[in-house]
Parts: sequence; C-alpha cells; structure tokens
Amino acid sequence: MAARKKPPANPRKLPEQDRSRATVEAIVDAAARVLVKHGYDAFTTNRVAEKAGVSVGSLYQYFPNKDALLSELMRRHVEEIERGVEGMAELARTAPLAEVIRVGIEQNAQAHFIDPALHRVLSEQVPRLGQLDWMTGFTARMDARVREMLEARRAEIVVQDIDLAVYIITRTVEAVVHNAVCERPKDLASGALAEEVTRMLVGFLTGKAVPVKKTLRAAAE
Amino acid sequence: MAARKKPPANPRKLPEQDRSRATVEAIVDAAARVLVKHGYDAFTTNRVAEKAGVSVGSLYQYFPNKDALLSELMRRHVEEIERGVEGMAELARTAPLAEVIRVGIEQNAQAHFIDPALHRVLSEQVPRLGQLDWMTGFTARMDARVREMLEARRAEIVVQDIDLAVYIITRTVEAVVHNAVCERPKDLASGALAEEVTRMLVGFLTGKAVPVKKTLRAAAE
DNA sequence: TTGTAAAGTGAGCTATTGCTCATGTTATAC
DNA sequence: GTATAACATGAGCAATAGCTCACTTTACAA
Repeated sequence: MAARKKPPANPRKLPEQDRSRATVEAIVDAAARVLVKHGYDAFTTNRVAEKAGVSVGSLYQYFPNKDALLSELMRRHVEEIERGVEGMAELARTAPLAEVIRVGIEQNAQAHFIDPALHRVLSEQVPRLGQLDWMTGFTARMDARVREMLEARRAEIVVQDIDLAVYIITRTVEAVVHNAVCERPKDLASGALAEEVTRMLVGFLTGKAVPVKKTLRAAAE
Repeated sequence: MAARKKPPANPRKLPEQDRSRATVEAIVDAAARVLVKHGYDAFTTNRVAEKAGVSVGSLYQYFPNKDALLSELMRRHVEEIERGVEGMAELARTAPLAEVIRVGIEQNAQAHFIDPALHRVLSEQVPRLGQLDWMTGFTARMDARVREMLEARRAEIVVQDIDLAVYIITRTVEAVVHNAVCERPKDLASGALAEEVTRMLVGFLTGKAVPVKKTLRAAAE
C-alpha cells in the first residue's frame, strides 16, 4: 500500500509489439475476472498479474499504478455500453416518442446485462476514482443525445425547462433500471417495468394522460 | 490490515458507566469528522481514536472491528433521516395526493441536508458493507409507508401493480434527489425539481394529465 | 479500606500490498 | 553475428493499517 497517495502517474510504455499487446489484454482480462470472482478486496496487483500469467513487473510497465488499471477496465466497460446505444440514433428520428423511450430503457437494461457481475462490482464495491476524465465525457454525450431527441419533438412536449427534464429522465432511468437488475429481475425481463416507466416519462413530457395497458405483456421468449 | 478477512465479530463490551458512553460518543463523532474532512482513505482506526482523544484500545473495546464502527456511524445517520420523515404520517391521510408526494420529495431532500458532507462521503466513498442487517429494515419500512399511502388512495390510482409502483417511486425520488444535491442544487432549492417530479409521479399514479404550472415558483428564502 | 470490575492506554506485532529494480530473455536493425 | 531496444521476471523493500495485550487508572460496592 505504498504509493496510493503519491501517484507517479508516469505515462508508461505503450505496447508496440504483438507480444506486449497480448500481455496488456491478458492483464485487463484478469483484472475483470479477479474483480468478478473475488471482489474488490482481492483486487491486488500481484493477484491480477498472477491470474494473467505475467509478472507484476509487466503490469507496471503498462499501468503506472493500480488505479490506472482500474480506470482502464472501467473505460472499456463503459465503451461497450455506449456501443450498445449507438443504434438508437435513427430510431429516435422515426419512431413515436413512447417507442423511443421504451427502447431507450430497454437498451439501458441490455447494457446492464453485458457483464452484469462486473457491472455490479464496479458500481458497488469500487471506490470512486474521483471524476475520471473520460467519465464526464460519457454522461455528457448521453445527456446530449436525450436532449436532441427532446428538442426535435418540442411540439409534443409541454415541459418548460428541457435541461431539467433531461436530467430527471436520465437519472430516473439509470437508477430504476440499475437497481431493478438485482432487485426486480422479473419485472425487468417481462417488460412490465419498462412499460410503466415509459408511461410515466411520456406523461411527464407530453402532459397528457397515457392509457394503462390492461393486458400486461407476457414475458418475451 | 490484519484481520480484514477474519472478523472476530465479538460482541464487544457495552458501555455501562457514563464515562464510557461519552467515550463511545466521542469515537463516533470523531469517525464522522475524519470521514468528512479527509475522506475514506484517511479513515483509520488509529486516526479516529486520536481525533476522539482516546486510545485505539478503547475504540476496540466497543467496536469489534473497523467495519462495525462504520456500520454504527451509518446506522445513526439513517436513523436521523428516518426521524425527519416521521411527521409525514398524518399529512399522508389528510392532504391531496400531489401534496403528499411533493412533501415527501422535499422531506427526502431535507434528509440530504442534515449532514450533506457526511451523506456524500458515506454514499460515494465508503465500500458497500454487504447488506447491513439494519439497512434492509430501513428500506422495508420506507417502502411500507409509501405502500400504505397508495393503498389508502386506491380510488384515485390507475396503477395495476402497486408493489411495482412503490418500487419505481421510491427509487426515482431517492436517485433524483440524491444526485441533484450535488449536481443541481439550484433546482432543488427553488422547488422546480420537486415540482416537476411531483407532476411526473402524480400523472403516473392517477393516469391523468397534471397541468404544468406556468409560473415557476421563485427560489424561497 | 480494600477488593473487583469497568474503563483506558499505546507500543508494537502481524500481515498485507503497492510498487521497484537488477537482471534475464526475445525480437528487430544493420 | 552483434548491438540495441522492447519485453518480461520476481524477490523483496517500504509503508501502512488493523488489531492485540500486558498493564495502569478510575469507579463503585462492601
């Protein structure tokens, strides 16, 4: 536990040969495996290196410190999630509001199922690495997308403060889905949760009553 | 960092004399101060003892381990929050739905201002102490209250699955308010956020359109 | 007074962990 | 073949933090 306070933060060597690129991959993979299997307490650089089949020294040749490795792992995870949401851009222009929102919610849910165990550990156990550089960019991009979508539909929308609406929507969806993954998997799988949250958000945005579907959708496939 | 894995978990001595009760208070107080002022990284038993003006030995006479101290600190914090919500019981019976919800939101916001710094550290930095015994009871009680409130108003409510509705409401309010404390203090203070979230939730529950207030409330005092 | 239990002390043991560095191995350039 | 740089190794250092325990002090009861 030596240098947790004084981060050397040297921009370490970048892998140039294939061999070293493979090493970096092995390290990141092992990091994820260790986190998932044994939790953050067991996430030591020595252990990760061992599981990766390399020596600690190699690890520190590509990551200046433990947090850098953690940061890289999170960055990759978030990147995966963002890729999953990319396809929504065109749908957002063509489909009706309710559909866009429902798909948004379902996409968010999907994102939580890419690697649920890792996602859970990252968000519950890992100490907040005080505003990661790339993290702010991520949320900003997400917010911007929702904002554009809303602005393109100003006609249907009664909400006054669009910024505030974006804020409420994004936090609500993220929080409800995120918690539901562990606490209400059934309602998430059946679509009941997405159904209700969609109704809530559409009503909120349009200021109109949205009829309750009397026939709840059966659990798909 | 010796016994992090093998928790002795001995039910340590309970304070019997006034002197020792004062010691325990001093320790818990110091724990909060250290957390707030220097973050979780600086939260060491030695440091807490020092700040409390007692020896580490004394600390370990009343807390079997570090996590127990942390747990007690969180328990007290949550207890304070719960006390703040107690007064809502009667209001819930007399006032109109929208009013109850708005006050609920505002109470939740108030709770975050009891000790915002501590609240922030606890929720952002402190590692999840894997399902604290008392924690489940707390959320269960809160959920039960909201549930009762809804059931007493079944007539106004179109929602089919009340359990699911309770879930969505509680998570939404908690998440939106919690995040807004740091990210949108203005909207929280002005009441704009509570206004909008209330409109959203009432629309969700009643299935009716709720008119947007054209005149946004000015920031109170 | 005096015996006993509660309360308090703090030096230091034990274990862990992040990280270094002297050394060895493999690939590329000429 | 040889020089050079990239890559890899792993024993072990330095720091630290959780916790113990032998011992002292204080409170209270008889």
